[in-house]
Amino acid sequence: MHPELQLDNQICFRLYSAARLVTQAYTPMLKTLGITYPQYLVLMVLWEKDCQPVNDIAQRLLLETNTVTPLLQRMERLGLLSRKKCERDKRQHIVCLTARGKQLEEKAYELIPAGMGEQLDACHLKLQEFQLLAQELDSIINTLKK
Amino acid sequence: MHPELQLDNQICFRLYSAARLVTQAYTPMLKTLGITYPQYLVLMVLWEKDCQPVNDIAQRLLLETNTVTPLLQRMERLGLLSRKKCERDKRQHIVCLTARGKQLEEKAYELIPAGMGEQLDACHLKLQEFQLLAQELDSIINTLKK
DNA sequence: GTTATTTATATCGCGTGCGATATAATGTTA
DNA sequence: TAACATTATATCGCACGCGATATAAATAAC
Repeated sequence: MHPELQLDNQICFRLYSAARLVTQAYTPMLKTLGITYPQYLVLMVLWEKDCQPVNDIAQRLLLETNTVTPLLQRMERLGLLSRKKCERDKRQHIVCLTARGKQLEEKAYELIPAGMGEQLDACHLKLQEFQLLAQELDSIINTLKK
Repeated sequence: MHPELQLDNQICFRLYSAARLVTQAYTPMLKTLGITYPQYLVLMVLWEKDCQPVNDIAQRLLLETNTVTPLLQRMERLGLLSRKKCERDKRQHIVCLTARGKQLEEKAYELIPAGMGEQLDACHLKLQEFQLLAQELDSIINTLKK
């Protein structure tokens, strides 16, 4: 019985569980918008800067293109965005929001910050603790992303 | 442009990314053992206490049984565990480690703590910061698990 | 200028996660 | 005890993630 191999001592299991649970907390609100959490991430990237190549979106989300491509294809089918060949470099596909994709920003703004604020308030973490958490996660992320 | 909807302000995106990256950091070592990360979690649960019903394993991992059942089926096919009907309550399936499943504990002990220690050292977080991180994640997990 | 290499994206296969539903065994209740 | 509700597990469908590989376009090397 090695304490290093106990579930309760695993930072990774905590990250894995917390990520799933927080994503689940988003789900009811995202369902109202008709999207999933990874799709919401893509929208956030495009709300920040519209019309980006697949690769830039993937890098921003720290995902591989073989994850992002099918994600974008599903979102295109949902009418949230369009993908067009770039004239300058015909290898690139430029991804732009449709009117419907843009409109979701306001709906998300009405629903999500309030809804998630409530849930995270219930965690009884102070603002300072959330900032610390963010910093610690950033250390891990910046170290482990190649 | 709502700051609440920016990727860089999302604690959830940090959790999502950190969890994926840390899991990826485990992958080379787990590949040596011939298992995946969720399979490793199941093994840790059973190394701690062998022969548990499906439901107990699922609850320990905060997963639904419809995730755990196929996971256990794959692990049974790999020869890591066996599932037997409980005589007392024939609805329950008791999951026990095979010799092979038990042997993996020593191999994991040789490979994983050292390997992960190295990777997490590179994050330049102090022991105290890791403990704080664990506490903050526990607050979130305990609040959001129903 | 043709060949080789790199880059951008896509396709395939498989293992999760999870909502929805099904099935069988146990418990409860009228 | 027959009808109903609950519990334990399984099945199904779909959306990720990601390793491996394929394809086409651009770039570099010769």
